[in-house]
Amino acid sequence: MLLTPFPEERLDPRVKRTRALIENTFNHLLEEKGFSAITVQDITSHAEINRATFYAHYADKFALFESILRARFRAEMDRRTLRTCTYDSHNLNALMETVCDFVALSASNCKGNDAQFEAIVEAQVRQQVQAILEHWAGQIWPEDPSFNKDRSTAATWAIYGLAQQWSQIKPQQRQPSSQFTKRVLPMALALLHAEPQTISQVG
Amino acid sequence: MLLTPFPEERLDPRVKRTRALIENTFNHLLEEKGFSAITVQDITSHAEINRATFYAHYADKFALFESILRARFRAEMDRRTLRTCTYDSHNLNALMETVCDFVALSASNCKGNDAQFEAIVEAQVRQQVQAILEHWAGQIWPEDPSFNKDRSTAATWAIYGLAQQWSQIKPQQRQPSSQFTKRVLPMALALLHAEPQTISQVG
DNA sequence: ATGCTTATTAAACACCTGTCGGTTTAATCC
DNA sequence: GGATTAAACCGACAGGTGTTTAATAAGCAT
Repeated sequence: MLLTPFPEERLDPRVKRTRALIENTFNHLLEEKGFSAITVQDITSHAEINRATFYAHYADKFALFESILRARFRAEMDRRTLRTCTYDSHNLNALMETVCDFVALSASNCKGNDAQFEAIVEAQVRQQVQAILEHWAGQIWPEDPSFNKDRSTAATWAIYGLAQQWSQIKPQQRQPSSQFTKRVLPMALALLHAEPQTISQVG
Repeated sequence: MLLTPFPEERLDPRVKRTRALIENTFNHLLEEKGFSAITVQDITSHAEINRATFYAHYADKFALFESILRARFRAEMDRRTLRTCTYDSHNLNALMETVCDFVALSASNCKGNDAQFEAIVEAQVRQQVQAILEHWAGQIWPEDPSFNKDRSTAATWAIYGLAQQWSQIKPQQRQPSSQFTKRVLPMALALLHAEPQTISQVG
């Protein structure tokens, strides 16, 4: 299984309550003041939770945000693909659109263009995309796994970079993500299907 | 001029001294304990500088590190290319090798795989590479500047991603950067020379 | 219901951050 | 060389961090 959305462990209801409280408060504060302005103090006082309790669940506010992003992105991919773990051109298209929309949505929640914030979003999304593309590359090229890593890495970074660039254009001025994806998807495709020598050398 | 290596402003010798003291101490501490373990306290006490003086020169330790990285990378590119601002296949090769070696060297200074550290290196290097590739794309495709942005963005991210992936292989197990670059450079080339429609569609 | 376990709380801890007002010291300009 | 400008120092500040200890309370068995 590629993605394990819900471990669905039976958790102590206190733990469930506390985590939900923390995450909801965090999401609320994120829209209100942006990531860098949020302190653990903020979260715990608004959630009416002891500060030590926060640290019993998350190492710091970064770990909290990462966990939230991971869950959000997985849910979004599951919503947009039939079977995320099966490669076909429709799913690759869906992947890229998902990344575009996800990054754009995140950026809109980000007051003051916070570099920390963007780095965390990037790292999490890239990690998810890389896992999916490595899986897909294994289906396309069942042999020569070493170059599969290069293919999926190049495709992952190119896709994320393009999505991020697109997301930074003002919403009124940019074309919809579906159209943008259609325009640049050939690049990702070329990378995912690339062979070391067969790409034409251009001087 | 693409890169402005040395503004060579005439600086107050005190400023020069203080900045050199801070940067040298930082570099020393970086090798010793890694980025995340360094505090501004550390830097100023080892440099025998008042803490307030630090903040007169850099907003925080992140800004300091960014400034050091920027200077280092530019110096390295200038060392490895004849004219950085002119595109040819040799310079593209040199660019990729530079990124590989630069990231690998940085990573070796990174105790305990610090995510913050890596994010800063990535952001700085990507920014430099993007500027160079946009410039080069403008030379290759003097018309249709809008797709030039897509080309250079995709190439930048793919190059950085590949370099970063390579740099994380143990030095004994990976091939030298020159060989790795030779192997994956076609991918970067394809992106930089891509046209929206002409890349073959694969199902 | 009664114990056992585990989450949450409360209060304190040492430490770091970024900033400020006032002083001292070094560079620069005539 | 003496006046002027600006960098560097000093001490203090209000805040936040992450950790610890002991006490309390909630969940979960038998």
